Amino acid sequence: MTNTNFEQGKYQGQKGTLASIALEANLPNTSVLKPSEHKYRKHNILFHDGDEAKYIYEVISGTIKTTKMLIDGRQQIIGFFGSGDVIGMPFNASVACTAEAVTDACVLCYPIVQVEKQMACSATFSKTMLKLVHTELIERMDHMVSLGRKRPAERVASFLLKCQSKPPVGIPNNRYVELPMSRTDIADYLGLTQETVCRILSQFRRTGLINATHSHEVKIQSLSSLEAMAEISAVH
Amino acid sequence: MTNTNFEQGKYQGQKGTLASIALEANLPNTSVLKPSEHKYRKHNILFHDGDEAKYIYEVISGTIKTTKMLIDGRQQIIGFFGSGDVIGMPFNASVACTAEAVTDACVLCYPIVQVEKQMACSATFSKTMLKLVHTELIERMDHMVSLGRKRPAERVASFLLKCQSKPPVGIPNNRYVELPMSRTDIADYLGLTQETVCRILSQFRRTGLINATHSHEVKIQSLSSLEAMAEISAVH
DNA sequence: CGCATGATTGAAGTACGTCAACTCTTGTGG
DNA sequence: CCACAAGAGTTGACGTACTTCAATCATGCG
Repeated sequence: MTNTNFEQGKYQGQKGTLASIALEANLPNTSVLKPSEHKYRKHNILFHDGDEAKYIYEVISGTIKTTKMLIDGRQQIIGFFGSGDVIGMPFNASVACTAEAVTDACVLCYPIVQVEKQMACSATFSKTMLKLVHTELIERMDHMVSLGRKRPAERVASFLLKCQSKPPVGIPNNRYVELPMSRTDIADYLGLTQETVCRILSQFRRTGLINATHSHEVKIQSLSSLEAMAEISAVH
Repeated sequence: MTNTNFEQGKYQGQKGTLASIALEANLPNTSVLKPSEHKYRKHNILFHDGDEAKYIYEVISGTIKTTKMLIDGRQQIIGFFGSGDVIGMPFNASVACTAEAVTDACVLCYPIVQVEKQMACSATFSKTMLKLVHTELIERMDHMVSLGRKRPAERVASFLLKCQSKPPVGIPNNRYVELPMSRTDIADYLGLTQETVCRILSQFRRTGLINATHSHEVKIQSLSSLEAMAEISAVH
């Protein structure tokens, strides 16, 4: 685990980082939030299920996955986290899942004690943290609908749309969807097997819903068909 | 929707309610948290997916379920909430699921603006709210493992154990598990059909894992076998 | 007491998983 | 630069675990 010192201002100035939000709170001791920058290689572990919670992680680049595993090795991927996403929570003795780098990644690590101090003295910052967990919770709700009630093709379609809705910075609503993770990872996220994921992607290709560029990127050809396939939740 | 006025002190004195936690924060304006008591009959709706968020709900008695529905009617139950549980979040324009009474229920309704005010002036209270969402998130993670990676019998076993871990007040680690919801509700929670849930419960009965008292209560005969069946998550 | 709703059990079909073969990448070292 | 190996992706054949459809049995409320 490489630990390079955080360069003051390099990321703190970036809109949206926890440190920048703390700054906006305009408190005398906002300087309390001093994250360090860590780089992880593909397959490196950030923390294990059950570990003592020490840091809040903010992803700068690359993709991180959080997972839970059964005693016989079956794995469920809880979430994928990309640039701007935050992993981990204060006020908990231990973490409830494992976090692993899907690609080479760079993250900011905020010592949890600092985050807790910041929350104690800034209501704005507390609100930010609450919104972060809540956003995550809402995402997991949709994920649960996929896992529990959608057919495999609907799950894959929903997944592609979810990946598309988080486009690379600067290219909103891009039709090119990046899939940095392996087919097995997609399967472990969707509660399927890699073979099923493969077959469904091939079927989407054959029926013209998507176009294959290479195995880690697809182009959406018919957004409306894909949305219909995804069986979006009904709102009363 | 019946709205009886909240009797000062009737629930605020109870350990663990949001109002009592606010009181413990010892702030001049804790009186800002004035919940009203509502009673819902079985099948009554507390709020719909997409509704404007107006209240935080704290369950006093009965059971509430939160659900998400697909356009063709398939339903996923996100969670069951009993006495002491809190539903809903501040700082969000709208709610992300539907809440419905599974049994006749009594809940305290805290106007969201009051909760937000309370958070703004009490770091302790903010911390409580954050912990509440985070606890919910962790529960959903386990739920996702069930939905995505467990076989039906393992899901039902996990569900029985989860229900047992929240025993009626005063009887900790009770072997009698209350199941206030219908078989269909259990199925919608576990991503199965009601028939499958039925068959598995019958099978558990035949193999002596549980004993049927009546359809809404079971007695756990072999806790260890049930735990083995549930395939508890592996912690590194 | 009777009807409506929920729970249970049975029979049959199929969608997805399992097993297996093969192909396409990617990266490393000669 | 090419050869090779190891891993990831793809496709096929087959079996089965769960769903679907259907009938019967309990339960509870008017």
